[in-house]
Amino acid sequence: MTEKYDSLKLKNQLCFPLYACSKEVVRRYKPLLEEIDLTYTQYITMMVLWEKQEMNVKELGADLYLDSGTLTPVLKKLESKGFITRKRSQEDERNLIVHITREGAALKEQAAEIPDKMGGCVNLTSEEADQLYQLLYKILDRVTG
Amino acid sequence: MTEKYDSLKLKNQLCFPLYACSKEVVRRYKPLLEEIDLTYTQYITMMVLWEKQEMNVKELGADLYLDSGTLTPVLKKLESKGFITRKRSQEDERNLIVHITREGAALKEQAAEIPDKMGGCVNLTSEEADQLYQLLYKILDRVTG
DNA sequence: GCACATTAGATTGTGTACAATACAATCAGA
DNA sequence: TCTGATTGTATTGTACACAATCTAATGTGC
Repeated sequence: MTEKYDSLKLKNQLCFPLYACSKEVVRRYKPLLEEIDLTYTQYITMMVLWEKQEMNVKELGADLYLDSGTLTPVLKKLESKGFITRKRSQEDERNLIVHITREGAALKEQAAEIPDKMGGCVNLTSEEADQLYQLLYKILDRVTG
Repeated sequence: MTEKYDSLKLKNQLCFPLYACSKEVVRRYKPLLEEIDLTYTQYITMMVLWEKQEMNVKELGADLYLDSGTLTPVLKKLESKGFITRKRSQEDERNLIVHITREGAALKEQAAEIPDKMGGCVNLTSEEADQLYQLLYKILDRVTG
């Protein structure tokens, strides 16, 4: 009973639940992130900088799958909040070095409880979560490779 | 060797690949959708209307996980392109009835090949795709329930 | 050295997302 | 039947996303 237009039904699409799920999960983060004055995009940016205190915009963009058009205003915002500094590199003035500040680093302490709080709101077993993780990265590797 | 801040690493997050994957997949749609003059949001809106020619904004929003703040400009755009009409209901003037036009319905023909073209760009087996689908809807059911 | 290509960020323009608010239409209870 | 609550959509304000373009700095071949 397969019809010509079956693949155009929302229910038969893989991209739609991916899109909807991403939005809904990000929305769940919002109240938790408000407590530390970060948006979701600012949060993942800080996550990268908590691991590596200093990077340029291009490296950040590669890690986050974001371009300068998105990152520039995000980084300016984080700078205005005092969580990072932005400075041109001495060796190559084209590079803008993003460096985490003491306040930015201190934020990690408060952020540490967020992943746990969020984990509870996704009703997957750890096996399912792992499966999902593997599948998503399999797509990401292909799509961006 | 688990450390206090491990869960804050981007690599250990489930939300991040979800977010990144969604964006990258939507981006892959862009060139295909441009051929029929639709954005991704407009495309999923049309998908709903290809199945059910007439609905109000609230029903559309429930299907698409979008609110009126997002849908209103999208629907006005689709109207200006001639793919839908927007009319207040006679019975209850609060309801805005979105109806697909002949041009909008005709677009389905051209859109029919898009899912196939996209399927090839995600390198999952049909079993994996099905697994992913199930996992995403399991989260969606919980998150929105 | 110098023209030309390349590179890294910033800017611009369009289009979402969504919380909060506004507002008109309808409903519901005393 | 009046009044206050509810409902459905629109508007406003903030924050992304990303393509396209711009600009300044650097690299390169000759």
